[in-house]
Amino acid sequence: MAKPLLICLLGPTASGKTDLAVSLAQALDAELISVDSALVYRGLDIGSAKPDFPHHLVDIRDPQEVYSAADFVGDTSALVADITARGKTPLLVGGTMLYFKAYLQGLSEMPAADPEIRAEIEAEARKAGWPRLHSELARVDPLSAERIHPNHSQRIGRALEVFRSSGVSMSTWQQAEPPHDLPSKRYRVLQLAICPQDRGVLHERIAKRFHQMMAQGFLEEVRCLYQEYGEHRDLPALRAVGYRQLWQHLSGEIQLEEAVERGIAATRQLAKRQLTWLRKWPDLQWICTDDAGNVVETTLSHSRGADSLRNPVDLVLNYLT
RNA sequence: GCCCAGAUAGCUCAGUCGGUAGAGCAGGGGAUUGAAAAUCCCCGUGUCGGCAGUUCGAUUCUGUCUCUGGGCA
Repeated sequence: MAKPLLICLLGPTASGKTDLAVSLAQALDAELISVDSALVYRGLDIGSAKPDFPHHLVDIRDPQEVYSAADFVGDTSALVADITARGKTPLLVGGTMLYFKAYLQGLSEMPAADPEIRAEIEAEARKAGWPRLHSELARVDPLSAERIHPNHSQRIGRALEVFRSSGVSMSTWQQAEPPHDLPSKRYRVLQLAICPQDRGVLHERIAKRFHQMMAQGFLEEVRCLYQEYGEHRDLPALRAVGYRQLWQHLSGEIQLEEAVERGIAATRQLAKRQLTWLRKWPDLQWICTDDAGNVVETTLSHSRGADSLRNPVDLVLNYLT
């Protein structure tokens, strides 16, 4: 029996992923799984461009709760098995590339985050500085230390955390085989990327969408979060692009106009980082679009002439049938 | 109209006691294994407003013009 189809749709923020995914889901009777670290949070709606169409893994956490790549891999594995068992096609769509990578390429078994050890390491870093902790890491886990820059707080902290909580270095954990089968073993995986060909077009879409969000009440949404969680500045959900800048405005640090400008810039920077992942992504089929959202270039092979397949939806459906 | 202060990177500005200049932000590239919309690394030639003068040499000094603030009429 042929392996069931599993579609992944990746792309930078504001690239038109969601529209394409919803159309494909309707045409293929597929179920959508969101691959997005911000959409998991309840209360982050306008600023996260939360879709109206149902997606799995949306609104599954409160803003002060953490959600990790490992949580995502577990949740998604179970969902994909369930969806295919019901005879439907899973379609993973989103812009959190680490989640995609963790799911598609596997995550090594190793201890989960430990808030106490993490706090302890952060306290040490405040006193001695991260380079000092980096040299400590070099003693217990030279391989990881070599890969991690001495200023890279998060990754040094995580590597030390893994060693302190298990007594085994992170690089040792990573050398073991991933504990579960990779999706490519059970499914026929199609990986699609969509993005405007011209960076300037993406930048325009980002600015336009941010202003639309403001018109839809983004500031009010952040004000609600601010009123409810104003005390904790370390709210996981508050790291999200746009939310952080509007929060700074509400706490009196910056003018609204500046918050909007910074929010748009932060979104552009996010898109740039997402594209850095995609440029070296293996087995990726590209759908490049113009400013009207039409396909201008693609690596997807199709039977009819490219002229008749300007619409990304038609292009993908043509490829699949 | 007169007086004063400015005019330097896409933006905000620093600086050059005369030897053609550098920060922050923006932008570009890269990294990425339980925080990832996070976090971290690398990348700075631009008629130094125009023209003329002094000088071996002017973005820097002088004159003049233009523009932008502010003040006085």
